[in-house]
Amino acid sequence: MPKAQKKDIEKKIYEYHAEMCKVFSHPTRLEIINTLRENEMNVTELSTKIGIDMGNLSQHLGMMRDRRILVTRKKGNVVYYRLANPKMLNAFDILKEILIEQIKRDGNLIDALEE
Amino acid sequence: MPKAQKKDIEKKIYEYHAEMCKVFSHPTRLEIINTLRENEMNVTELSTKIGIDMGNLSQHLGMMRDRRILVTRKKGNVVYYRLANPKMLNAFDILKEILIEQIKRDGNLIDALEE
DNA sequence: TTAGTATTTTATATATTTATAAAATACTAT
DNA sequence: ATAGTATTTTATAAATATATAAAATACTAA
Repeated sequence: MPKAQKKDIEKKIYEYHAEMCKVFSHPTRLEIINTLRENEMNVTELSTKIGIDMGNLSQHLGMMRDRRILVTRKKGNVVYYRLANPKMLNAFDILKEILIEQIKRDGNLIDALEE
Repeated sequence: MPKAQKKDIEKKIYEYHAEMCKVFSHPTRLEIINTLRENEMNVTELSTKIGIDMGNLSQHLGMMRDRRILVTRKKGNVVYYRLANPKMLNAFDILKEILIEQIKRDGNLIDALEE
């Protein structure tokens, strides 16, 4: 394969990778992932548990489903969401660990982000 | 600790967690992380390697440093960047694996994202 | 000091993401 | 069919992120 083309593909992979990682870049979506850690849950339950209105929640769920991070099951008019791939929790947990270490080591992290 | 206060702290953690994960949500920043996988590199080298102008690169590097994802070492007027915590590569790699699996299993992922 | 190189910062216009509110769809039960 | 519940979609305004270009800073070497 020509070198230039290989580079294009690499760039495309970085784009899709980033697109997937956007799922992790919003607190509500992280809370959704963490809430679905072991059990599936329907939209109304999620809405109550997380404390967010259903319209907004449904937008977040929709973008997570588009990226194949969540999958659904429908029973009657109730839609149940669950994690598509539990491996994701490993990434979630590693990043959270790093964060907790940073906070412990360096309380100023919070200040650095809040300026 | 009162229940309400505990919930506030949890919410705060989700916010910082998301704030950190924003580092992963841009293709250039993923390329920076992957480029610094084993060696540190200075800004001019990174700029050439990734193919991005230095002003923009420096903005990305700055936000990554704010979040303690990268650390720097200065020698003369050259600034070398490296990963603050190699553990991050584990999260990076897990997420990339999930992405590659998805692409293999379901070529339509790309279509779903490109609409 | 002056000139030159490396990096960062700032200003700004554009693009993207988000929350909110309202409307639409999908299904169930009567 | 009608009413009721669950979920999704749409429109829109506000907030945030981004690329670009220009200016500022930091350091080196003559």
